[in-house]
Amino acid sequence: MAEPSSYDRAHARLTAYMRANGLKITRQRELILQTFLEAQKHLSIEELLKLVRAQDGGVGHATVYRTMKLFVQADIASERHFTEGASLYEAEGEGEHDHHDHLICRDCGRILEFEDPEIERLQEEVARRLGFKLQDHRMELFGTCTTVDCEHATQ
Amino acid sequence: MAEPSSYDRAHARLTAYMRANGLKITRQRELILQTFLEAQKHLSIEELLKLVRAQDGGVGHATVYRTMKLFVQADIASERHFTEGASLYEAEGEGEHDHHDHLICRDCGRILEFEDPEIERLQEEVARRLGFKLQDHRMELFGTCTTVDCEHATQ
DNA sequence: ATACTTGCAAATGCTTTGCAAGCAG
DNA sequence: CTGCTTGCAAAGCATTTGCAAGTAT
Repeated sequence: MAEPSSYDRAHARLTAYMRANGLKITRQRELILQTFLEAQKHLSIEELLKLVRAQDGGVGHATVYRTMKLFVQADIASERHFTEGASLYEAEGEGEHDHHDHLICRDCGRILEFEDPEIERLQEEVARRLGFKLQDHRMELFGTCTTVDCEHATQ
Repeated sequence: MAEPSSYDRAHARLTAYMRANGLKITRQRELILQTFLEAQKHLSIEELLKLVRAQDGGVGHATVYRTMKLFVQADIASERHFTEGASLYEAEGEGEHDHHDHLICRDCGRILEFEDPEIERLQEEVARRLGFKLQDHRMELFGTCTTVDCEHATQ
């Protein structure tokens, strides 16, 4: 059996969400979905808009804003706020256990993802100790990466 | 020997910073410092402005914005972005080891601070494993607190 | 056909900045 | 006195929204 591509999966998720909520699949939404997934990195609305307009110059920025909010609702994307200013969007993975945190290079902007079950366990423990019922968390590590092309990469 | 109050300490820090940078101590800056420290909680510019204006109705909002940025530079306050929208400012503590993270109640808005050396150690380890030199981090836990007055508190 | 969507422009919310008048050192 | 500060208003950003025209179902 053929493996569904990440586009196929996301598209299926979108279709289901649309159907369930009486929404429509439009040319713009298809284009934005495809462009977003192809980029395979964290994108700001501005960057995404530029890529989308390379295919269809008539797309308005409000449409990209609205569509990305929709993708977040449909669990196709998630919104991140690593720095002040513009939000970044990243593609959502599969299962229940796709939670991850981020490591961000202050020199070159590279963003790495990681998971650490031991840290998560300790977070639960801290929350319990302080009388909280933990729902979720946000953790970002900032530093500098030592890759050869650091300083040169745009992201 | 008498214990210096947190106001005294902060004021000394401010004076030193001012002198070192050729800046001036004004009536507004004194008032904002005192008001900020007395509140003893995370404050938005808007909340702080309201408190300040209760003492001196003529203070402009730009002054509060500018002054809080100054306090951050002088290491008297730090700026946090727990949610989208307005930033919150919190008073900075003493020594080198006053780093802490936050636990935020989604029901009542309460903000608790905590430190966990073990988590910090694991963060260092993750960074090293991924080839990063860690500078700092941000970690916020979100959940619900089980205090009796939760849901009723404004913060 | 119906009602959701789009693109535009205008509005929003938070924050910053230009400027003339005021004040600290 | 010098030049840092203030308050006001206007500008700046990222994002949202109202609306008339367009389009998916």
